[in-house]
Amino acid sequence: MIKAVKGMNDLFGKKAYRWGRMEEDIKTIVQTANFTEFRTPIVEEIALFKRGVGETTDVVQKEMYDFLDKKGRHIAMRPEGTASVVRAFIEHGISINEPAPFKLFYIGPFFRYERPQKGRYRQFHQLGIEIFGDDTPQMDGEMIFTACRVLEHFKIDYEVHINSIGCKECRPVYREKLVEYFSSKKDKLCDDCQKRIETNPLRLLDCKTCNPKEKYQDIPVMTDHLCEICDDHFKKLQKSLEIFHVKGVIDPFIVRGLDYYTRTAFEIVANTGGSQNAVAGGGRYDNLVSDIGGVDTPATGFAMGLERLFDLIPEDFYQPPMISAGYALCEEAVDDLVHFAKHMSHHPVTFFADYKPRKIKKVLQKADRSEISFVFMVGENEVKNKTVLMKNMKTGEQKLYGQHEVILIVRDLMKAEANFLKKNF
RNA sequence: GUGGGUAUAGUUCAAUGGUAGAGCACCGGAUUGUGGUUCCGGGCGUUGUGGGUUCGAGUCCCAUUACCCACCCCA
Repeated sequence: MIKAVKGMNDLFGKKAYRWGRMEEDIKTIVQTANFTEFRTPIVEEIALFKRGVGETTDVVQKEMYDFLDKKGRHIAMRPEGTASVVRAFIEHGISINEPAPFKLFYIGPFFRYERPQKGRYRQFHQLGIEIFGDDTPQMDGEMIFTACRVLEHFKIDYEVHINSIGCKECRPVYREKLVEYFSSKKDKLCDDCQKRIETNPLRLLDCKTCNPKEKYQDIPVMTDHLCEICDDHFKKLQKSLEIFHVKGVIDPFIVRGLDYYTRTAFEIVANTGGSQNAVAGGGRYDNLVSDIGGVDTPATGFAMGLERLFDLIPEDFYQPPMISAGYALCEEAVDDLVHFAKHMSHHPVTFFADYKPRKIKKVLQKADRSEISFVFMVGENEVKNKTVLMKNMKTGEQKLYGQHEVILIVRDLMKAEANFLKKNF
């Protein structure tokens, strides 16, 4: 039997309904903050991710879903969104054509070739926002605040960790300090970290094997080594977060796994029940646009894992939709039901017809199990009198309408729906 | 890439090495047009796949694949 590809999931039924509602709510929230939707292709030249995400990162080195196309082009399924968006931003001259700041969001599937586990799949989904052309710390604050707004909407318990990882000027100085510090302790580090001293010493900080945070109290931290400009930026960011009422803790051990970050770096963790508890993460990337060949443009943004977010939303956060259905109680009623279905189709109510004639008992049993709210039935009597019988499955109330009184029916249904559907806005 | 666990009906699970079963779901019925309850009827599934041990394997051994959980890393 053919099954879904490893780490890729089907979505249907109630879960698909809740997922769709979740995406709608997310879009509404970010759109009210003037982020506009941005769609890029699922695949890109692999070179984009190598340059954008960083040649030495795990994402590029071992988690890329890549292949050669029929012309031998080396293509990769996007492992994250920022690189693609930056590519499009440059390609379409958006920095020249659009007034800054340019605020956008994307929502869609991403791919990483990893071993699946709870909260991590080979095809996963992210919400991302990016802001181009603004270097203010307050915009970083709004960016983080926007992530919080989404989580607040879904009543999620979370914690914001923020850090500054400096800029081109001060980070190399700090990096040297770190290398110096850990070189004396080299024999106490794990194999990976011994290599990291050479390749990416910052990553030593969040290694869970060596756990330097716990072992050594005197590790030099970036926040003590920021240059004047970065320090000022970081202080103003904290001030703005206070004003936004974002309860963040400063965590100098936040190091992002992607190479492009400068200054602001943050992560939001939540209690997922599993170990994959980082629900969102991001920061500032002032050098990425120019690194990929665009004009020097400051930028900031985050990505949020939708599978992880989804798992945090209570199952009853969304009420199921109100559905109405029509049934024929005898062969002679089928044509009348077809007419009725045709009339109902002109109105914005969820209605479907089941044309197979059934005994009334079966109809109600079926409707009950399908969680249908209103049942419309046409039988011998209804055909004779040109009527249709409506039954409210919740209250048991019944009402007889003329088959052409669809306007009246729809009005009653919509009235019921207003009480029935708990809107979250 | 590295560990650990699991694999039997659509689904959830049983079956001291000796003929593969149950609940739920699904379909039909219990005399006439009213649901959630009850009762009755309806199941041959290559026991994930391939080998091996044995008179005999769902059960023991080996391999393989898939899923789940964790590590690494990330959202």
